[in-house]
Amino acid sequence: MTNPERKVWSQDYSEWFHKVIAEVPIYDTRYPVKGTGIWMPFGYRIRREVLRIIREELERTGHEEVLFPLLIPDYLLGKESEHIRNFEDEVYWVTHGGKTPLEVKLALRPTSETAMYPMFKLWINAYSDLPLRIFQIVNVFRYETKATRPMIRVREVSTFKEAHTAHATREEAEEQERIGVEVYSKIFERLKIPFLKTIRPDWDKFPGAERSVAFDTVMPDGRVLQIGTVHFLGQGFAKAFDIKYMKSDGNYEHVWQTCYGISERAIAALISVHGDDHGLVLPSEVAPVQAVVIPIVYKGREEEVLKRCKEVKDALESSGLRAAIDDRKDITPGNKYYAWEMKGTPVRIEIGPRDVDSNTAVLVRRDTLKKAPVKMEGLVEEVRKLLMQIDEELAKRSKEWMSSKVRDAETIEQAKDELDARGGIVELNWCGRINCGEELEKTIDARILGVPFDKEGEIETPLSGAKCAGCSGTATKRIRVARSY
RNA sequence: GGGGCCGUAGUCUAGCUUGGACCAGGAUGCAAGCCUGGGGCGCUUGUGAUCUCGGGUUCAAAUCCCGACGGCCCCA
Repeated sequence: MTNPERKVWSQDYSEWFHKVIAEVPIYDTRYPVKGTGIWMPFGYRIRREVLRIIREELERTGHEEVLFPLLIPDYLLGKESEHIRNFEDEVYWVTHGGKTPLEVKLALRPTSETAMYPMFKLWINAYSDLPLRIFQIVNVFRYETKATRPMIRVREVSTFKEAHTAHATREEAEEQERIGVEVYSKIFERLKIPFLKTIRPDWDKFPGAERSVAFDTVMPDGRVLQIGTVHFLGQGFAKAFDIKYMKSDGNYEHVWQTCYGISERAIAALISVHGDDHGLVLPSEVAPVQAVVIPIVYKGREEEVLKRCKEVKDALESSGLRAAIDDRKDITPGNKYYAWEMKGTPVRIEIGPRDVDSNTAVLVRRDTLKKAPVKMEGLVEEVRKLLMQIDEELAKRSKEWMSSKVRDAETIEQAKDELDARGGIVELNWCGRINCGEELEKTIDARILGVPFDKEGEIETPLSGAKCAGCSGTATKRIRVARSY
């Protein structure tokens, strides 16, 4: 069998996603609190590998992991006015200790700026305390009023990686912003998730930030999912929380800050971007099982086949690969194929009496389902080679998929037609006026994602002589428009 | 913020409009056995639902009404 279809995957993505997370199983949505879910063992292992990558890339670039409390007193949460204005309608409050009303209400963190920055004030005194780079991986709570969706819009974000940095100068903080963007790029590249970096428009920035750079990917149904953000905070929070350091001349200055976050949405994207109608397809780095051995057992030859399978599994493991053997007796091989394909296992190794006789095994790759016989000698090397090929193919395939979903448009009618037909992201010229932007969003029935952040170090793309697709005025920016989650 | 749809075994679903012959039918799953075994085989038997919860109408409620909780959609 070859060429697994992507029919359900693309035509009924929502159903596909629910089915996959339930059947693998990855995430159980049946817990009776709206917008929450349970990470099941196999899903948890995927999550753990993803977090390993995130930790590696952050630690490699000088970020240290910490852990802050879940509870934030109301007077801290309200300190930065713009920040609180945007969050106050979706905060969960702890108002009682037992039956006693609390004098100070406590919020379940919707994000941790207001928990961390009072401590930054205590930790940062002098130039020598900077830069400060920390991160934590925690759960955060947001009382979402829109319909929730497993992993994509939840009330308890169970996997929220937030990094926070403080610097002596604007330049250093801006440099950190670039580093944050690079770190995230590296993380998504390792996950083989294609993305576009976009500077969000002013009205869609992180509350309290000067600038927000977002990572967006395109889901199978053509809708855009934001999978990560990097924020340049300027001195807004530093002033609100009075975070100052003493300069060499003895004067004090407020620090310059950045923060950036990734949530389990990245895992939702990982699952969605690579999958097909047989279920998950995982890059080798995050696959809980990288190669599974399936014995093809015939009566009278069970033992020699199983023995060979065991040898292969041991050889794979001792070379550092995550391997498993499926020696369940009560189900047929075909059944096992489907089960391990659903789990996204990159390589399957079939070994039956024929293979024992000829000293071979059959390798099957998950992405294409193509089978190939290999000799026992050098089998481990062949598996490794195949894993690399699969990873390359996944990166290539997902990138091509994404590029096919990003197109140019001259007019808003054209933009609307493109989004109606294929979804994805449309780029067009814009004058930069907010009124025009609102009108444009309404007409196209889509969101302005913002301006590209794709060219090295370039913050906005200036235009000359071009016309705004919305009002025909002079265009000043190239913007991306999409229907998003 | 406004409007709408939905909730039946682990999962998907029939039944609801027109209340009664439904102590709720099917598929899938799960368990046992036989048969098989290089792509979900087949057969037999078994298992599993106080019809989301609470209240109301009625001689009678899965079915009608109200509320809560949960799931989903559309508009702003």
